[in-house]
Amino acid sequence: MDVPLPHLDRPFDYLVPAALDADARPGVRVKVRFAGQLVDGWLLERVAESDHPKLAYLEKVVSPVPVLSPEVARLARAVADRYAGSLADVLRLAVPPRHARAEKTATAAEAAAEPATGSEAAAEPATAAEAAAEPATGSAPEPAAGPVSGPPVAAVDVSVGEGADVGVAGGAGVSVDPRGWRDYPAGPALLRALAEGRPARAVWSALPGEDWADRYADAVAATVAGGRGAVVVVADGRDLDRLDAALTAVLGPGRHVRLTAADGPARRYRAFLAARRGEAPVVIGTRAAMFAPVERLGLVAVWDDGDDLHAEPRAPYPHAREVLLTRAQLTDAAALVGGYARTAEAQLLVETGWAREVVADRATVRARMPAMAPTGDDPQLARDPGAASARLPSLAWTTARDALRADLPVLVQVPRRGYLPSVACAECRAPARCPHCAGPLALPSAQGTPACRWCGRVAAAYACPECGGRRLRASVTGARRTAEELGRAFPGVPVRTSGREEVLATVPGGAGLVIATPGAEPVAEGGYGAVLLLDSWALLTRADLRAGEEALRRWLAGAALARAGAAGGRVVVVADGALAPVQALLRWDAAWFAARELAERRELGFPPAVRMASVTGVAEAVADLLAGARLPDDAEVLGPVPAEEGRERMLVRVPRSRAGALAGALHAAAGQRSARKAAEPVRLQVDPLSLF
DNA sequence: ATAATAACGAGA
DNA sequence: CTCGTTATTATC
Repeated sequence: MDVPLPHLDRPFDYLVPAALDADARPGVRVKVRFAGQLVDGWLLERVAESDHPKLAYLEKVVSPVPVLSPEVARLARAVADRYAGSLADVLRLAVPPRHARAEKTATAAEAAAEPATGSEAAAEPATAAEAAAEPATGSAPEPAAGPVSGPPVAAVDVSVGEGADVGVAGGAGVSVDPRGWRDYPAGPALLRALAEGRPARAVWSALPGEDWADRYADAVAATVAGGRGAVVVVADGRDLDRLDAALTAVLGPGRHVRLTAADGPARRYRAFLAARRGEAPVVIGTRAAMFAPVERLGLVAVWDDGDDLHAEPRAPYPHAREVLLTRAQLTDAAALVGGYARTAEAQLLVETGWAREVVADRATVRARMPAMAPTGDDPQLARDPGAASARLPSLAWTTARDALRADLPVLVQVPRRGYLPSVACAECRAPARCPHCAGPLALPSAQGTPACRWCGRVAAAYACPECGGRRLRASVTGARRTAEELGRAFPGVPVRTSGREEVLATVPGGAGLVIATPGAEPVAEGGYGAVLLLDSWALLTRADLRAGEEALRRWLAGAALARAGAAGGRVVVVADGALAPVQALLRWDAAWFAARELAERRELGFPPAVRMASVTGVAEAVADLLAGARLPDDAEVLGPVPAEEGRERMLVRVPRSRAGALAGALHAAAGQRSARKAAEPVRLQVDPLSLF
């Protein structure tokens, strides 16, 4: 039933009139009379009889195309259960809005080829179950009950030696070339498992300079060679284009479809239908593709799972990584979670034994790494005229200068505009400059103390050098402005910017400055000679559980584009080298940092070591819901924590083993409220991305 | 929203 | 105890 009310989150039975018998197949959209009005619904199952005494008739089959596959229906139920949401909400995310014209053009070909089966069906009392789906036992990828325990399901061996050959199990003589996966000791075995159709689960830490899209294409190709399909989810359109190109190169055209809302409703629906019909074995896309129908699913993969674009902003707020892992578990598909960085969640998969890590050995990492250096306090600054005019710490400036002299491109990673407001004098509007290095001052938050964006020093007692004013106001400095300033410091060098408005995919190999915001860094032909990471302080001082993880993720993504140290690649991070995320960057050791991060979250009782849910709404509504919820015994209710104006937010924390019970209790409590028509809305979020 | 159903209270 | 009215609850 396509109504989001939690108390109606269950199947309803309807009679199928004879005229609709042929079309009324599981997976079609239907219209039914419900509580007097016509509502949309999904036909989930045809059954012979119903417990319900008086059934109404199905009103209409909206379209005979069974857009909802049984596998996706099951997945959607599991996702709804995991996130304390309704099936209808998940299905809205899983099946794109119907586009009649797209459907028509796609069906025309089929209709010509295969005449419709003239069904002679009678008015049997066959019933259409309207949202059948067993109350799925346990939401899937709970890797284990406790923090660390054995694998619940045999985690398939991706880390045993490479040895031998293929053609043992299901792969029937399929041989795959591991190509770049040879750089990782467990890589070839992973590809072999994929080709043989075994449900290997891997957490992959990509080497610096790695062409991740090529590696994903290899993994997908191995899966396809083994006769199975794959779903790959990436964070944004740029990553999607890159993967698209890599897949076309490896698989040839027509073997995969891309599914992304950015392509517009018609194209999106056409792509969806193509996938549903099994016209291509592979679907790639941004997060909505996590639900894409694929036949004989053999692999689910997500790249850069730390990117917050993987979190769906609509109820019930599922995360692509979690949905895909649930899916892998439900369908016995392999799973690949990869990135230059590693999230605490991925680390948990490794530590519980649910997945195996696929990492290169230290010698290989060292050989591929650019030369890394932190620069914080910089006594050289004042004495170096070049640096002073560039308003950069001198190490950053000399590193950039040297790379440009060697005719190599330089990447400068700066904060997103608006992400961090710069400040100016409230009296005379002169931009506030760091008294020490003349970098721009910025405010981490409305009440925070301004600090320098380049050297990180806090400017507590700022006085405007122009007018002596002591009050500051926020202004905005974007990448473009930064580009102008840096361009002046290196006259004659071409400057390009890549950010929100315009994202560059690639830049040529010669000398040039590239100013990019995190996530928009173009790939340079041959790699960058230097990468400067300037927004360290802004990233690290954010009051967020994931601040360190996020900073490292962005740095690694930028640094991964540099040439290897032996080929002249250098990275300068303007941050204190003693900080853990900086350490992890300098050593290129995302696994170390993730383990540390996870250990810390265990200690503090934060996700993913525990399961958290948040309840947001006006105070009475939140209290009402929590009062009505039969929470697990060991649940802790925390808060309130700040929320939007007039709202309050409470957190509920349970051990991971109680995750299912928590979601169930909250969903049931929301059901009670909606049943008695409580007016004030309450938002439930399981695993909310930010906790404070 | 609307219909069934349960709960309730007044009068037989 | 029954009927009529009103709150409650389910909605195939």
